[in-house]
Amino acid sequence: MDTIVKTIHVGFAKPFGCHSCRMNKLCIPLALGSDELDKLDQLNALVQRKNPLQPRDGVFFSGDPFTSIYAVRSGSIKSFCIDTDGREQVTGFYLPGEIFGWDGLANDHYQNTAIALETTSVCEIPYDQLDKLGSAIPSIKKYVMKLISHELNADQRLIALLAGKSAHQKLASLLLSISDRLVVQGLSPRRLWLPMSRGEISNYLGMTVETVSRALSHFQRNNYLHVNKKDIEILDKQALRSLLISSDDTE
Amino acid sequence: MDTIVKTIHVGFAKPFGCHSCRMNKLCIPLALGSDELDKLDQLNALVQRKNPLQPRDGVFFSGDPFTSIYAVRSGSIKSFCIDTDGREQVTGFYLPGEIFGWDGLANDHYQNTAIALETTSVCEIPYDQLDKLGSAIPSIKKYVMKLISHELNADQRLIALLAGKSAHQKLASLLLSISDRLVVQGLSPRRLWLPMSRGEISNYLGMTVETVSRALSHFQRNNYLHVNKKDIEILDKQALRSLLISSDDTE
DNA sequence: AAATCGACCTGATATAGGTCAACTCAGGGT
DNA sequence: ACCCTGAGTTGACCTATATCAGGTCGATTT
Repeated sequence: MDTIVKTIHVGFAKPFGCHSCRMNKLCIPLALGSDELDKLDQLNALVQRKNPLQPRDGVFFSGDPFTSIYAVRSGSIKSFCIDTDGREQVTGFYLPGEIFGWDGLANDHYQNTAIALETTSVCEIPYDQLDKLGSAIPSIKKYVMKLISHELNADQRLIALLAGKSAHQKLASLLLSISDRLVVQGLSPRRLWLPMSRGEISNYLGMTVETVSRALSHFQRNNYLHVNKKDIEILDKQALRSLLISSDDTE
Repeated sequence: MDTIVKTIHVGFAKPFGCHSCRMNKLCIPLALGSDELDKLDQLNALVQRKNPLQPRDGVFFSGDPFTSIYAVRSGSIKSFCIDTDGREQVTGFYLPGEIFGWDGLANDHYQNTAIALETTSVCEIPYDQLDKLGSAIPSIKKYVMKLISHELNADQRLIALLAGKSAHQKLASLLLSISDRLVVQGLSPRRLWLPMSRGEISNYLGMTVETVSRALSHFQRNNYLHVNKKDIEILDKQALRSLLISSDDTE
């Protein structure tokens, strides 16, 4: 079944390659320099577009052998690990154009599990092939390093958030981060749809669902946001930003 | 050995190269395979041993252009960043044999500042040279990727700690981590000297100095530890471990 | 040796956020 | 139409940890 899907994929022409991908300005091709088309073709050749995933479908699971990194084409992904006491810890949310799966590099097995939050399609990029391409094309190699390092920086931002910020600050920070990432996709920075549940948000931010819910209500009361379930409209971005720069959390 | 002759021949007087380094089983040379000596020589040629650092001396500062990664030879390093509201956030402690500085890769500038916690010596490994060596020797390249990815995993462990654990659990986890890392160095897992202050511990773990202090006292009262300032003796490692696996924090 | 200083510890009190419980609401299945 | 279930919200209460305010100790200066 799974194999059938695969063979169909390999056999088909690729009508929707990197050339036509909405996300190709965000994804790997950013590394391209002068001889763009040529490189894009090479990339295109190694990227495998996968069947759309349904909500809760997994891309890879903790313990699976590491083979590939993945790019979100549409939809969204959450990654999480199970820590020492069996608790699930969400380690990241990935939106279209973003790349995930690097954590498997350390010991050839994924540490995290990655699942779709909604109907999602991803591109698989086999790591050994990417690596080979990187050896041939320095700009690709450099870009790969930047992608990993970017992930490191994201983790460190999260660490600073978790270690030092109040519940309101954490939530504001997440909302602003998502908003910024929507802008990169060319979407509105004001209207956002949260693909994850309150529970997933609270887990990611190290707090409880109730606190997330109350913080959202609080922001709504203060006209920072309009909240309708997972639909958020940012009414006063400056107010949210100022929560982060001053440690003043009042009002 | 003849290697020393070789390095002298090249023009550098390196009487204490990677060959003789106590940490060479932990550091980059781990990547070495069959033709070890040859590779070690190449590594040795690019590693620059620096003058010993005094406490508080910086290795690199946030904003400096990224040039190199560093290995701790002796002593210890803390890295920290300044977040949006100007607060310092400790992002890592590095012990002998450990490698730091990867965070600069993302945008060619270090995000963190790295300073010595005590009298410390580090080796500088220029990244572009390491990269070249990686291109020539696949096992080196692979090992470099593993090192970065290891850093990613460490950050994710910290995220899980910060997001989900109590003060006692966080502190126990740090102590056990340091203990484990001492073992790797071939030192006793029971006696440990904390090179960082209570304030640095508390900042790293997202809590206050007072809570760190009380937690240490608590562990001492329960005979998990014997605490004498920065000198810690682990009396009941199993008790500390069990704090982490069950969410039961009582007693 | 008196004074100063910084790191650390401890006790009393305050509070942010956790816990528990009740409720609403939107699907989905029968 | 009905119940069920799970997600989200809200309120009342509680507790882990922050905050504030003294302390001790050891090193350094005078």
